[in-house]
Amino acid sequence: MGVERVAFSMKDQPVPTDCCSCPIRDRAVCALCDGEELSKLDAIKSYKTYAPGQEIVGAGEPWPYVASVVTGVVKLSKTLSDGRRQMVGLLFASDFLGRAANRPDTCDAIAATETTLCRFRREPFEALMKKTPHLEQRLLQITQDELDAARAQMLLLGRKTAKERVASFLLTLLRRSAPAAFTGQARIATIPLSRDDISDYLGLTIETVSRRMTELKKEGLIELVDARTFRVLDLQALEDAAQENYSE
Amino acid sequence: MGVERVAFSMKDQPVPTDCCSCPIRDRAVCALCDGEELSKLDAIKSYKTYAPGQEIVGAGEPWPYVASVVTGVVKLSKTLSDGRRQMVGLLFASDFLGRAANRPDTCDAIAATETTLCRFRREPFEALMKKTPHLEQRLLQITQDELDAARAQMLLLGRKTAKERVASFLLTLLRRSAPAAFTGQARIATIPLSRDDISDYLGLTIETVSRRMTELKKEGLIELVDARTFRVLDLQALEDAAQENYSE
DNA sequence: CGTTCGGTTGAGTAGGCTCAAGCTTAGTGG
DNA sequence: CCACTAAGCTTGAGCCTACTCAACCGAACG
Repeated sequence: MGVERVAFSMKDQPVPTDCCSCPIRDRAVCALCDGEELSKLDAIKSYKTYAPGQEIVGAGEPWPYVASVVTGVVKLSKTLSDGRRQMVGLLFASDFLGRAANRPDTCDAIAATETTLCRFRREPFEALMKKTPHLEQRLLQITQDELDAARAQMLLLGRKTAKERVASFLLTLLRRSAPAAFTGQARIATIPLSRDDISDYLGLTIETVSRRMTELKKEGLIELVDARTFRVLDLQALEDAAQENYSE
Repeated sequence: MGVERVAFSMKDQPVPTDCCSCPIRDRAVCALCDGEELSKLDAIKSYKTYAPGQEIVGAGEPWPYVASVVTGVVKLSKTLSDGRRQMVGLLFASDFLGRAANRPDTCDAIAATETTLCRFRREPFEALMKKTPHLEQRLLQITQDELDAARAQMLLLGRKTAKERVASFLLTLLRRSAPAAFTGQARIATIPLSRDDISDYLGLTIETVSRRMTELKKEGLIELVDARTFRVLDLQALEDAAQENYSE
């Protein structure tokens, strides 16, 4: 898995990025901020890169930051005392990590891929938020979007079959990690999660994920380039299989 | 079902409540507002009472309001094209209904019990929110709390057994609809939902809900006063059965 | 060449679903 | 006052989907 490279990327050194050239400038929590507000944020921010599998913050632990995901994918999961796990959120570039309120989150946050965060120290961030409606407005939008996503996932977890869940997951990936591919011809995307992670996300076991993935392949809806890359061959059929054709 | 009484309560006449004597004044979206802000809200608000089972707003429909639940319980549910339903939220007194952004919600909102809403016209509410940080702050807190609740429910739907789901549900009711009963001696609460609604909420069938409820009764954890009222006989055992003992 | 890890495939099991019948309660009308 | 009905709930029997346990495969690595 390239331990050497991983160790290197874990170094806690600032990534040379300023806000103007930031890839998530238009969508992150700072999206509505003007130049002056940005410079105040700049004063309390720091970048940090995490290796795949590295814990960002554990459930219930205090964390003196909030953060935007700049690149990479972050898993949010909950665990029962006997070890059963359920992923309750999957954060992509521009998504926000951490509660503004001081209440500790009851989720683990773990980097799924190599991930760079733009972290803000919590206390000054909260103080700044009170004085900066732009910041609060955008955070409210982001939180509402996450609530929508959580509710869509509740429908999946409560009512969809294994095959529908896997198909839905692939569509989510296509939309979120490669928006261009969704409408374009390519319709190819990488899966930023292991089978283990996928089963945590979908409320299934790795065996069931594997079986249903193979089934979608055999039916000609998708092609598995390798275990971590897929191409959609029949988008309409995949949407049907996912029960995500909101035509009616 | 008392159709006569229902028809009466459905009349669209203002409930004689002013903000000062409002039962949810300290927790609703207006909780942080001062007197002047309240009077601005007062100018755009109207009360409306819904009968049990009455639709407040359908999935995807536009709704020219946002609202606080004053009394009663509101179900938020999603439906697949073949009829499978999943409840994705259960709103009690002081909870907030409707997105501040104009994006239509993809959930039905249906009154579970007789419910009174304090509605604000959407457009002036949004305008007011931009000028009133108190409003936006409180709405952010409320939205984050709902996101937490949604994530807890995702763990339930993805990983808990039927018995654990039912036990968790009863504990939620105890906490949310009768907070006093949770710590006090009574530990008795009414169930504001039919078995059908409960099964929608827990991602189960009504038969499974009924069976597991009976099981909890036979094991002496709860007593069913009637189908809509229960008393907790062994709180510790119920928390264990729900896998909600966060001791470790 | 052996080991390990992530993924796939196979056989058998079990928990929740389906279909069906029975029970309880409230409301209705003779 | 007592059938009769209807709706909500409970109970029972059998089935099916996803889980468990186990073996196997292939690539990466030492």
